[in-house]
Amino acid sequence: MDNSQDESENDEQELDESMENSQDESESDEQEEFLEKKPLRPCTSPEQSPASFGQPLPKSPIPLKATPISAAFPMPQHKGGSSHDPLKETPMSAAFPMPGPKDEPSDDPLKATPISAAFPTRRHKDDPLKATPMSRSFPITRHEDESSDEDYKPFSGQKKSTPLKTAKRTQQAECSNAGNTKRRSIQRSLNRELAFSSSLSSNPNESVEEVMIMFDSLRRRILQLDENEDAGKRADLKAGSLMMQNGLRINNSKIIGPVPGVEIGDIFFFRIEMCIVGLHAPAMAGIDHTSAKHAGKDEILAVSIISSGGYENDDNDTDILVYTGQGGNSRHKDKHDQKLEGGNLALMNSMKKKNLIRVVRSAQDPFCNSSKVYIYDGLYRVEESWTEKAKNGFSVFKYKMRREPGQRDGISVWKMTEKWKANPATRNNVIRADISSKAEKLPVCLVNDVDDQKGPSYFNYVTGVEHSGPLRKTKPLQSCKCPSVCLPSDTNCSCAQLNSGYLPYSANGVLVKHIPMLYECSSTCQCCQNCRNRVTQKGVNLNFEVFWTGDSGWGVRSWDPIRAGTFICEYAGQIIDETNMNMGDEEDEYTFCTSWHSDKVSRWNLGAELLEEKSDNATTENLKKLPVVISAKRSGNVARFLNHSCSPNVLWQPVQYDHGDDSYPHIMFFAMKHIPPMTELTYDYGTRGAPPGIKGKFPNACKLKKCLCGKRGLMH
DNA sequence: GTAACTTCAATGGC
DNA sequence: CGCCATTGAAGTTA
Repeated sequence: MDNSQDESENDEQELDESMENSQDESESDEQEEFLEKKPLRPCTSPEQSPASFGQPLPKSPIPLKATPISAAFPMPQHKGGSSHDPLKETPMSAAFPMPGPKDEPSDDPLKATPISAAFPTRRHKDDPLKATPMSRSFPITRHEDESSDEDYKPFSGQKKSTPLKTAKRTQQAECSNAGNTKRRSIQRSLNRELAFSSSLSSNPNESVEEVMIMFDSLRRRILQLDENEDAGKRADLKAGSLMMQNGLRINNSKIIGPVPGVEIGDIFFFRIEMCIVGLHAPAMAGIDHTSAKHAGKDEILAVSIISSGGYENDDNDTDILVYTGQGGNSRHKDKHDQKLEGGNLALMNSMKKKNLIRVVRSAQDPFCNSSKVYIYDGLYRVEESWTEKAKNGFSVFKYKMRREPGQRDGISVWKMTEKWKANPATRNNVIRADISSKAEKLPVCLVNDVDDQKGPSYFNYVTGVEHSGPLRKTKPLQSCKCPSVCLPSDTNCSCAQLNSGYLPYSANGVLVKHIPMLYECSSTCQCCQNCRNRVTQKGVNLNFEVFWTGDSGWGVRSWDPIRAGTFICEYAGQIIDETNMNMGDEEDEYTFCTSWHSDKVSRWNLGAELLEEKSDNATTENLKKLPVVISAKRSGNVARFLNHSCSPNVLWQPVQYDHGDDSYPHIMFFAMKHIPPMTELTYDYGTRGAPPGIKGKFPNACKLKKCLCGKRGLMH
């Protein structure tokens, strides 16, 4: 792929001044909730420095009306000449305090902070231990983290001082499984202290990733918690609201041009996700624009649009989009002609001013008929506009938009993969159509777009693990008595009980949380094969290709968009005992051994944990190194081609379903985040970053392949 | 097909 | 004008 010119040639980049919500506020919902929170992340983790997650926006308790956001996000693409940009003299809404979630009494207290309203904002002041956000009680320290990414120690003492009442809390939580769910769903709120102290990275890419991961973690967990009650709807909105109310969002101002940390081709599964990363603010409206309040109506400019798909021209010209204006089509009111106001007016103004507008296109989610995927397709400008009669007889605005040249591929990658999926023969540069020789349900294509390298050396394609010796049956196989399928409401399901009381997958099959050991239903369970607790045992469901990366050997990517939590594949191969390895069986680039999980993996659950009433220490913290070692040298599957990255998009999860020896679980890979089609799949081989003492016997065993870090984006 | 829901900007009252 | 509470507009999701 041609590499995208960075967005540096976009003119008119303009950042508003940051609107500031001083992070504090009356988040006091439930004082005692605070007290009982336990820090969920070990403060001592060597790689996790809270300061490195310093929240970019709310740095100071003082409202930063005058601080340009560019200070927080230095933008290289900001052109010098833009100081004459009219936008600069016409401050947009964001420069002024908006009804932010923070100092905002109007924030409906009932929504998330039921008790807070009863207390004046600063009541914690006299008692810093009472869960006062660091930013408030220690403004100076807080300030420090603006400049330093390393100095986090000042916080750790404070953070540690909170688990005062953990015991009581846990107790309380334990009995809450069935009966208290109602209460929980009403009073749900984040553990704010943690939310604050683990705030976001100053690196835009990382903070976008962080917010996205936290959102979906929250969302999956809320879905899981709410599933057996009536409230089990719209977990996306609930998770989104929590994020918003806690200031866990970024690029919180109207930005014209690229949004830091969001790249062309990035995919989203909910509107609210685009809102919390600042790509497109309105929860519903398709046109996002600057505010008229201070600039005047004639000055409002469109900053981004979402094309829901109905009106796209469907020829192959992915550079042109004909977009329909908004309004006039309400289901609740009489239909009428669209008016030249709001978003429609903004687009019209943008046509005159020729400013860049972000375009998000949508597509059908191939794995879920009822939902959409949103693809950020980069910057466009409005070229023409006209009105025409819609089918219902009323007139609508039309805007012809042209994609700015020189950007990396966006929707065109999507269209390409769709074509390949429909007919794999249309894929060029194929070396072998299916290296699995039909062992997988879907063909695994071998391709080389780079040079004439002909393929990896021979191996036997297998879809599972082969045990070289007998397993110790340390416990009986799980066997639940659920009729038909296991359901979250069935508290008697013994498989759910093994997974700390919950079914580990959502109804659509995504992993809710990373857990030390996941028990799927087994052959002795009475439930059927359609039971949702049988995900990985049913095998791979993605259209993979093994491709030549050029300088990092062979890699794996998918033609499908992959939602966070989706099962990717097993690490197949021959199981070797650790002891065998000592004797001669050399570990090589095709050896998998369990290792310390990267910090990113332990953060994967963070949203779910911040949510929780329960200090769930059955998380990554107690993961032990397992003796299982798998060699995929002679036989294996696509997993043997997964490369390492320090910024991985895949994690591994031990899963049990066919035997009782927990030392030798299946190693199953899941998506850590939403992965656009044609993005290389990588996981963190671990080990190297592990604290001393837990490296195990083979400190380098898993580090034999090259690190891809820093070379993000072969295709994407 | 319909109900339930969100954010944000604008507006009106004080 | 500032502050606030309220309202209307926008469409998505299950």
